Amino acid sequence: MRISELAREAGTTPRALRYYEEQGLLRPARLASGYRHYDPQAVGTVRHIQLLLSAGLNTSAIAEILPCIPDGVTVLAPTCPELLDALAVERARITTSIDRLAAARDVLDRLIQAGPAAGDQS
Amino acid sequence: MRISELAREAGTTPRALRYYEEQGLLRPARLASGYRHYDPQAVGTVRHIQLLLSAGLNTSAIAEILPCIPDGVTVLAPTCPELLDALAVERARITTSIDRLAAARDVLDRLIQAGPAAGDQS
DNA sequence: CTAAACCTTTACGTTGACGTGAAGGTCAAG
DNA sequence: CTTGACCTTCACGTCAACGTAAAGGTTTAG
Repeated sequence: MRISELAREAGTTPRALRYYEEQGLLRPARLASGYRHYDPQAVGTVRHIQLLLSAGLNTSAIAEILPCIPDGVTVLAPTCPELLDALAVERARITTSIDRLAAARDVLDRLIQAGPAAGDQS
Repeated sequence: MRISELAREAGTTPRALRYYEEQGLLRPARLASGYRHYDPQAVGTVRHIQLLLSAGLNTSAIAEILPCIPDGVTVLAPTCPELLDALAVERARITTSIDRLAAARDVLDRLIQAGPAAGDQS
């Protein structure tokens, strides 16, 4: 598939896909015309990239992880133990982040709770 | 208290506190010398600011919320219903964000699971 | 054949929450 | 009275993941 089609399928833009390639996250084949050619597995890969990006991982961290998900679905064992350490660090960061988000949501909930009660006639 | 002390208490920097003021989040008094003077309640306020910032709210959104937490602890009912709508929107954003983080953490967990099992002798 | 709709590379622009000097006042201790 | 540790206001720098525009090649439908 071509770049625009992959972008549609994965819910992103051609520019983002070129950026991912520049960062070493994707390695599309090239047609004689110079056009990039992606196989269908790339859809899952791109979705993983977006998910991990939205979780706060940067492209270099994702670049280390992606080889362990070669077809966008299967999960292989990480090669080096250093990667495992890095994974643990990122996992901890995510957990901390979730806790903070939950705490912030609690603050908003208290405000929302206090809100509609104003002038409550019941 | 002065700006450096507040920064220490709240775990941030003087620069950040000046930035918060610039964005209308803090309104410290001024001494004759021109020095900023913060009351102790500011510690709680700053902590709230940091929490909401880390949850992805921007300074203008926080500026609308802060008046409902005047002393850094008490929670008042929001004045206008538009603010309540905005709060609901932010709350939804946070929940979505939490879900994505949890999904990303699951991916990492699967990798970590697959990792130590390699060469497992048990 | 030609025009639309793709694609390519190159390269500068954007965003928000600060970091990091620079140049200069203020204040307590010795 | 001076030195060091504060403080002040500019004002430019940073960072990552793209957005956006420019200048040009490719492909395909009519």
